[in-house]
Amino acid sequence: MNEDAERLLRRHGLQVTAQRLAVLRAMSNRPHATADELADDVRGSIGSISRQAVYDTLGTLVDKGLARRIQPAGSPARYEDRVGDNHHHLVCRACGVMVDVDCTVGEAPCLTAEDDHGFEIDQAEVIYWGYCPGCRDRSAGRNATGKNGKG
Amino acid sequence: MNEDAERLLRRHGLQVTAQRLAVLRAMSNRPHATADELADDVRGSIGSISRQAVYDTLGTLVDKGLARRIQPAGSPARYEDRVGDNHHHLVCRACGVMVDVDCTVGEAPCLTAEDDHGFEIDQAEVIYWGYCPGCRDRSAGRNATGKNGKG
DNA sequence: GCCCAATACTTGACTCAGTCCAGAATCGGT
DNA sequence: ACCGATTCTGGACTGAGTCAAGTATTGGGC
Repeated sequence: MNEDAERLLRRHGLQVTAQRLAVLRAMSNRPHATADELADDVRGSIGSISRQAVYDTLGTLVDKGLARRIQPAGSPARYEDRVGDNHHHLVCRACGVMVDVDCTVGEAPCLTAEDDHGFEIDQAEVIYWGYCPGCRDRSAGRNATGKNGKG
Repeated sequence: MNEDAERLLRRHGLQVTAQRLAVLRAMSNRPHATADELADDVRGSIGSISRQAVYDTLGTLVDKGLARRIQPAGSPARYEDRVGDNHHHLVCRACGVMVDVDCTVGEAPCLTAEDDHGFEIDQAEVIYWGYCPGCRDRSAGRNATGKNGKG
C-alpha cells in the first residue's frame, strides 16, 4: 500500500517524505476530512506534523491532481483522494456530513453552461444540499419547502 | 424604489431601518458583492454601519429568502438579491469575478441526484469554474487541460 | 403625540481557517 | 558522505465571521 503511495509521489516528481505518505494514507482512511482532521490522523500515525506541512502537502497534492479540495459553504476545506472521476457531493445542512454522489448523467450533461459569457470553463462543481436521514428524523417538523428549490 | 424595499421588509415582518434599506440598495447596485464591499457601499450612502449590522442584516435577508448567499471556494461569501429563479454562477479562477448563468435545462434536470443516500435534498448548487475572457488573454500560455474536467 | 417592549445596532473581544516567513531538517543525486 | 534543493517546523499574522453586553431605534397601544 505504501509502496503505491511512494511510487505515486515519485511519478509526479515529488520527494517522498514520511509526512506526505502519512497525509496520503490519512486521506484514504477518511474521505472528506478537513486539514485539521487529517493532521490529527497523521499525528496518530507518525507522531507529529506541523499545520503548515499539512497545508503544504495538501496544496501540492491538489496541484498535481492527486487530491481534490472541496469547500462547501460554511465549512472548512475538505480533501479526498478520489480524483479523475465524475462525482459530486451531497451535504447535510444540519450536521455537515458529506457523501459522494456519482455524476447523474455520465457525460457533462446540463453541465455545460448555456451561455459561457466568453469564459473558458474547465469544471462544473455541483453540491446538493439537504438533510441526511439522521438529521431529518431528529427534527421531523422542519418545513422543507420554500428553500428555493433545485436551483 | 425605496418604497418598494420598505414594503418588502414589512411584508416579511421585519422592522424597517436605514441600515436595512441601504444594504438592500447596495445589494442591487452591485450583485455578488462581499459583506465588506456592501458595508463600504452602505457607508457611502448612509454614512456608517457596523460590520455586525451588515452580517446581521444579510443573514436575516437570506433567512427570509430576500437574498441569496453564494460561497465559492477560496472567496468570502457573496450576496445577491436575485432569488427565486433558477440560476447558477460562473467564477473566474484568476480574478474571482462572478457572473450569472441561467439554469441550462429549465427544470431540475441532472440536478436530481441519482442516488440520494436517503437525504432530503432541497437544493442543487452549481458553480462553473474557468477563466474569464480578460484573464484568459492575459496569460494565454496557461495549460487548461487536466483540471479533471466537467466533474 | 408619547411610552415601552421588542427588535435592531454598536463596540470590542474572540475564534477559526488559512498564510507568511525565516531558519532547521531531510531528501536524493553524485 | 556531501551538498544543493526541497520540505518541515514554529510562531506571528491576516481576514472572515461570531459572540456578548450594552445602547439606540422602531412601531403598536394608549
